[in-house]
Amino acid sequence: MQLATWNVNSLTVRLPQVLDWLAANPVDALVLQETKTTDDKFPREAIQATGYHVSYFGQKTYNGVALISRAPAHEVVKNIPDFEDDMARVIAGTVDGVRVIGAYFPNGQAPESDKFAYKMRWLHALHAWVGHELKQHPRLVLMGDFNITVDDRDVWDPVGLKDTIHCTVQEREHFQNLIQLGLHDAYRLFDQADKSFSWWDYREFAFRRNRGLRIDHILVSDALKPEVQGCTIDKAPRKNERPSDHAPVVVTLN
DNA sequence: ATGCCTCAGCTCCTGAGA
Repeated sequence: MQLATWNVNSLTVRLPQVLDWLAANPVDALVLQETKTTDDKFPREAIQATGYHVSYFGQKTYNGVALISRAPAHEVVKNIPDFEDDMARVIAGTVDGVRVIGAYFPNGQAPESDKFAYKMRWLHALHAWVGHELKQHPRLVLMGDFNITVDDRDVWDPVGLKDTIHCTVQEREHFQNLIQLGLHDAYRLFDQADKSFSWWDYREFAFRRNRGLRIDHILVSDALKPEVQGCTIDKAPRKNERPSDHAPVVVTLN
């Protein structure tokens, strides 16, 4: 079984690339972030025409998430229950007996900002909810654009970017709180090349110079950990003429 | 230099992303 996550930075722009990627990488489930489209404009038929099922939850201009799956998704949940939020950031569903949670974590903009305070509240609510989900669904994957670097290995310039957004102690503590629930960073279960990133700024030829961050993650539960065969970042779509700034991350389970 | 790209939108500038 293969599961993947990809922040597409507008599904309207990236739909052809998503369809191409799925044809070349026929994963069992793919979660998307930053679809940036309302549900009435979501390209449901184009995705279903490929044989995939899809659930989606979007809004105008910002955010928006989707869950594309080979098998139908059951018990679909949109956003964190009991957490008031006017942004579309979470979609969850059970696919082939695996609870798949796709999430677009808040950016946070800058420490001390209102958006950072919102990010902290959101992370707190996510933690409580994922803990509850894990009790009901031991076979669980939490994946998406976390907008958090786990440690300095995930940062192209850890000295220059120390304590800036995505690299703060508070964000990393929230990430570790998720790990403490019984989750594992699938990417780090394997030897990986130094300076492996999942996002590169559009500016300053950042991709070409490999000046990036690893902020897109796949966390697998204790029950799934023994089944993980590999986890990779697919940089190929980032080389497209008109790419998303993020690359897909893929986990393989047996 | 609160910029450099990219995207959306009450679109020819602005806000947001990360």
